[in-house]
Amino acid sequence: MSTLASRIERYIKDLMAENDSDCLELKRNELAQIFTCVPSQINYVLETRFRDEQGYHVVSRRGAGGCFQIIRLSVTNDSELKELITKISEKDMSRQTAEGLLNRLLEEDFITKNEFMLLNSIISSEVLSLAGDNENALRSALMKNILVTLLRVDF
Amino acid sequence: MSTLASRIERYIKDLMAENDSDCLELKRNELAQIFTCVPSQINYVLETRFRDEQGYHVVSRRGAGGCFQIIRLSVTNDSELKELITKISEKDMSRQTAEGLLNRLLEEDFITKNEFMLLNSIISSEVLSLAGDNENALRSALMKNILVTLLRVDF
DNA sequence: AGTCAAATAGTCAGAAATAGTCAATATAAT
DNA sequence: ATTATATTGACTATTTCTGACTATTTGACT
Repeated sequence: MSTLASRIERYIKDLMAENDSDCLELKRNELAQIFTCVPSQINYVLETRFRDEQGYHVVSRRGAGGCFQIIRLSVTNDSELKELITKISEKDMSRQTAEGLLNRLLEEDFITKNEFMLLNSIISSEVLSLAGDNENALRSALMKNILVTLLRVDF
Repeated sequence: MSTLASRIERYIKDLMAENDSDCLELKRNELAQIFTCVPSQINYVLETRFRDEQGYHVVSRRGAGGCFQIIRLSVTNDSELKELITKISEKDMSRQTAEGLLNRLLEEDFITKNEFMLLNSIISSEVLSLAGDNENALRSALMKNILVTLLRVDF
């Protein structure tokens, strides 16, 4: 049971362990070359093995000099938050629900008062309606980003 | 992450830090020579990293003896923040410009590192593209909300 | 003062260098 | 045999970099 995808997964996780870092930066094309496969195979690995719910977060930049980063999320933190991330991923979120969630984060001391106010100015803002029909999907995606950031080890 | 553009950006910012001055005068062609690139690359760097909204202002003179100056704008008090808000309100904002502004707010201690990470996870996120053609207008509006909140609240 | 050459800087379209998406196909597991 | 997982490649998206062309300023020479 050693598929290409699994070997790439192992390679990346070993690299993180070696560096003893919570953040690893790689180039898609280079990785693909190392494993003699198509670049999109790397995306497959990231999508199936490094999802937020699995404790990793991936960000990337295209263009010349582009690359992607894999960030390890904290495991010592509240598992309730992780559950939330999974739930949030599934559906849209109304303004009221988002406000409620932010309030809860404040009450449970996951965020400070100031952070709450800043985030609230965004999440419960009228301007999200610039996204038209996607307003609630956008709000949900933004809330997920917030939770993921709270789970970052270096937060 | 070390593109030519980033290295030139760093070079300029280091120079400013060294001189401990808020104003730096450079020659486009000389800079281009130092980095062995075409002169227009310098314009690219200025346009993407030293915009007014990012806390820098560039002024230039053509002709023999021409050069350009980079002036570091201060965003250290409320009235300057207000000015920024006005400017921002007028136009759309790219992801990179927004990141630059957040960086500046962090540098000037308007926001903490954690606040920076939270806001950055939102403002520079892919998901804003859910707003379609309005992505940059949305980003601009959100940045405005953030600044207004910073003003309103006793941080 | 007027003209022209030289020395700057600016603009913009497109090439180059990345990464992402999606659907078709192949392989493995049940 | 059917379903789940893995692999590939064609097409798309984004960011950076380059070069040809344009604009402005100065200075020297009528």
